[in-house]
Amino acid sequence: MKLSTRGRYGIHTMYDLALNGENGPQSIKAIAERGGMPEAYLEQLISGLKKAGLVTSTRGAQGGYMLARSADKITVGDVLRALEGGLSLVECLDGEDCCDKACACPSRIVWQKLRDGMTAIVDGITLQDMVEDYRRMNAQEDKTT
Amino acid sequence: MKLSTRGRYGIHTMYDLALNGENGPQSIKAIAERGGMPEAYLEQLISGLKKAGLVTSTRGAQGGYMLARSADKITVGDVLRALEGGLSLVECLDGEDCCDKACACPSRIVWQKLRDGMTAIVDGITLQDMVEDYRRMNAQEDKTT
DNA sequence: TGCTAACCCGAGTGAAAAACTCGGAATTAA
DNA sequence: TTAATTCCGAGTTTTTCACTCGGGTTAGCA
Repeated sequence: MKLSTRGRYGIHTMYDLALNGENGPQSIKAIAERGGMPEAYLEQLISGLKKAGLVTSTRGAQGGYMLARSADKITVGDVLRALEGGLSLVECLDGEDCCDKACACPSRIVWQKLRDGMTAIVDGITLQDMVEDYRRMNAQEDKTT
Repeated sequence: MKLSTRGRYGIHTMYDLALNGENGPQSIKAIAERGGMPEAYLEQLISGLKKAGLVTSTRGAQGGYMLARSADKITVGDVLRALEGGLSLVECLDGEDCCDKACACPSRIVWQKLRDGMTAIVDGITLQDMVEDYRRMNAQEDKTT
């Protein structure tokens, strides 16, 4: 039950865009370098973010990516859903075909509660929140040291 | 970000024991058959549940497994932790070694919130709850049909 | 105009993890 | 004593993940 790199890289990328987006479109190369992520792979992931309508791109030289809307209008949930393919921990909640095996329906209730809880959490955190949380954390540290 | 079969089979198995445990120890064969799970594989998983102290076993003919304590004292979280190896969605929350890459710390806060939320949910559901929820569901259906 | 920096896209690959099997030893009720 | 059952470690197969590669398109800029 671990998050794949898709989710992690994705969040990191979006966070990067939230920070650096003011300075014009950011190239894959720049994002990958800052985040220590493999360039060619990141390209794939960003393509997913674009399909989901979370980022926009401008092609050609000096091109790159920017957030499709302001950072306080994009939630962590948006990003994870785009890259991880849904937040439910079991298949049988995605489609409507209930399974015949071990996932028979007493467990189903459990998975539903989990999914709903997780959804509420990640949809309650925007990129903007992340930026502010982090700033606050650093401010805290500056005081104590 | 899907649950592995370990978690699913595990929950199903424990639920089975909560239901059928009154009739003496349940053999792997019986549990596997009822749940449509591969017998040899289930053996492995139950061994994990035993190590975690969630079930007890009696060997020899007529042997099998029973819950180690009453169903209202075992949570879904206990089972998932035993079989999935922790509930955190990223490595860097398990050990103390913060990563150097894409999981740099702005994201960390997000994963912590998620883990804590998930933990609260699964620790709030006991096997007893599952049994009762399911009974209630069936009762509901009987009325409407 | 042409060069180069970038996005775009689909297919391919290697390693690792997940899911499951197998064989044999130890235990115990009947 | 036999058959049912747990116990245990090692092996195998399948699937997914993480990532690469090559070639195409677009557009700024000299």
